Amino acid sequence: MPRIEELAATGSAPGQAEPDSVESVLRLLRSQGGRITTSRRLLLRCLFEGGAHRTAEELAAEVQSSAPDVHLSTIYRNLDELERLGVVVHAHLGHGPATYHLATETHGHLVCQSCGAMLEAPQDLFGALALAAERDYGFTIDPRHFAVIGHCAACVAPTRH
Amino acid sequence: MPRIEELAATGSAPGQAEPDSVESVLRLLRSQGGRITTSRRLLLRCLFEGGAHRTAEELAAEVQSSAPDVHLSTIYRNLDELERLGVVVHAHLGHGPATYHLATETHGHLVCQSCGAMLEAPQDLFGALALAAERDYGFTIDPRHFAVIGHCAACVAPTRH
DNA sequence: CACAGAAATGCGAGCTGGCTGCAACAAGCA
DNA sequence: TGCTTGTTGCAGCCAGCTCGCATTTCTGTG
Repeated sequence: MPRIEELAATGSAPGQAEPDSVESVLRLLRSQGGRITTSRRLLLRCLFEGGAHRTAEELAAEVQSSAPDVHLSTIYRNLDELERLGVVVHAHLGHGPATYHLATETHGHLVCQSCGAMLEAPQDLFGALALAAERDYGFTIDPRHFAVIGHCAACVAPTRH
Repeated sequence: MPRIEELAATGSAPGQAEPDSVESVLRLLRSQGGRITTSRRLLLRCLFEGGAHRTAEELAAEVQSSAPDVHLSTIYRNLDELERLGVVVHAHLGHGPATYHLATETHGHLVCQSCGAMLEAPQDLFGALALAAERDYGFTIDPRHFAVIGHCAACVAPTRH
């Protein structure tokens, strides 16, 4: 699979420890006893290159365009592993499949339940809620995991749902 | 099924239009072309009597303790119908099944992703977020549909996920 | 009270999203 | 080069939910 070399060639400067590039994540993975494989490199490549909010199935399709033999279950297992390492997080933006993105993308999501539109919201939109939850309940929120459902400007509250 | 009569006997004063009792919801249902059936009455009974946050499966089990033949798919269909009427809403409190409760219960949910503890939060905890989302995005939030994930006081942020 | 038309139900099959056990394979060290 | 052990492909499984269809039940009408 010559494509791997091609992909690896664009890895950024060596020596970094933060998981901010494909190669640095691979190093992190290896430092934990993991191994560097084709499917992992390709998956990370997709995650670093493409946008956020892609489902496991979409990521699998992308990976498979380079390496058709990579199985969906491998994608799931690798996403799990990357999540354990803190490199990737998944979010639920609605009733469908989960979406995955790099943990460095820290925005939350507003999803319109009428038209399905999705807005990315900077994490500080949730600042007041975070403070109130902490103050009233000692609860530290992670506003990224589940989308906040509602109605976008265009569909403003036609029903209660 | 004599039990129906028994259940019907506790229906509250006649003539009300708001769906605030089993019988008033049944009237609403019938005014929309729906029909009053045993399973619907029992299901509503469970919803009005028991606490919130019950799954379709749990509600089915309760209904089946009175009427063993009521099928799970009937529960789902009736919950859908009640949701269309605005009587019931469902919420996702985690990765498991959805939970159903009366639309009159307006609290949101804080779920700890370490220990799974669930806190009910009054809707006004989300007041600031609601204002900010409206102001910045013209987005009207419904904070009840998806739980806000995080870490409760006891589990305070031992890991990132 | 019986009847007809329509709505609801029971049942089983099917679907989506995701996970698992296992044998074969391959990464990386010696 | 060979060994150890992590990883993969595959197939099958599981939960949660939905659907099609024949049968039953509700309810207004005659």
